[in-house]
Amino acid sequence: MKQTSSAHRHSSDKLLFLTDEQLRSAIELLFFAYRDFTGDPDRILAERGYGRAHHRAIHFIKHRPDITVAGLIEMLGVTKQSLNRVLRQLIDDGLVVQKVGETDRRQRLLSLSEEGATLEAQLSQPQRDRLRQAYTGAGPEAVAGFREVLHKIMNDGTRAMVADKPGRK
Amino acid sequence: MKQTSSAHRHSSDKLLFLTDEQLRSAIELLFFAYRDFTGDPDRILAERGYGRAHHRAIHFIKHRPDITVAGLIEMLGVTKQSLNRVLRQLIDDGLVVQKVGETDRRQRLLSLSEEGATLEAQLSQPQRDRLRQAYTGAGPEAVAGFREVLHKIMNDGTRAMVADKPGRK
DNA sequence: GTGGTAAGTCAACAAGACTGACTTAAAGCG
DNA sequence: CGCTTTAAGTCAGTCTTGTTGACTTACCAC
Repeated sequence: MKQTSSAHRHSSDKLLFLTDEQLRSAIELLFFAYRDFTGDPDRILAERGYGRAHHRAIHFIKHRPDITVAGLIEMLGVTKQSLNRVLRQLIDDGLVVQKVGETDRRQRLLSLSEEGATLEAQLSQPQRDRLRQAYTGAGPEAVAGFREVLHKIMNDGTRAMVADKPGRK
Repeated sequence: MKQTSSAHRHSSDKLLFLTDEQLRSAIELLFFAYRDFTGDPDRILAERGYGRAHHRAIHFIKHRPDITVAGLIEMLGVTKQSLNRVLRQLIDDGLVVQKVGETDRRQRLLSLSEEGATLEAQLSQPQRDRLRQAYTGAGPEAVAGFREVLHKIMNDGTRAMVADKPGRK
């Protein structure tokens, strides 16, 4: 039922190597890698009483300064009420600052305070270290493949949200 | 253009592409890809009143039949109490069956009932479809890179948990 | 000036994680 | 044989993060 154990199938047969085994191990690969990847910042966040939701908000505000609340909601894929609780804390704690929109004064443009930027750096550092190590060990070709497959796993609508300069396809 | 000796690029070009930009976009790539990847099964689960935790349990029980409760707890990285609630439901609903261990009768060996296997197939199908499409579009070299980088992102201790036949490093 | 939009809030609820304490049954060991 | 440890299961309480639904305030646009 599930054999097709391609011992040394060569790289060019695109169909044969898509065994159930291969596909299933990819599911686990994503699960474990994602879990470990988020584990380090989770620990730092827990010390300050924050959770992963805070990290996500901080990340996107950092890298898309002056994003609107609606924009952030769309990026994160959560409801206004869900974001609000987290955002409220970050604003009250002085990590995120709001600015009234220039062209549309209903908007609240979000950015990090200096303190917020400090926390962002602390949170992303273990992730950047982890990626740098993985990238360096795997080499440029592998990295290109990694990025390309992740791109293709996403929904079409999501793809545009990644801040990414695709050097090639 | 593409020589297969990707493993021996050395430090010169390895440093250049590890910009903050590259590393940051990888963080987002993982976030968005993981979110979309789990989105399809999440919708199916919601219809039956289950959540992602049920899916994870079902996945590992499917692919590691006769796993013990302690084994499953270790794979998932959750506490006994957290797993118990989910497992209790699955057993009560007849999707998971328990069997007393042969060598150690304290153990409860877990496996899927026929109905459980049916649900597992329904849940993993959209994920397999998604992966098959991404893999086919990206090509074998990209897939190898994807897998290698994910492997290297994981903690050392985690790596052994992936049911994976690494064709190469 | 009316209708729609951006943001914010209140309330209630659920999933899924946690800690801590405790029981039961079986294994392992001296 | 007893004592201790281990595997599983449970009860109770807490926390984070998500959800719906209803509603307000301020502002934009026609």
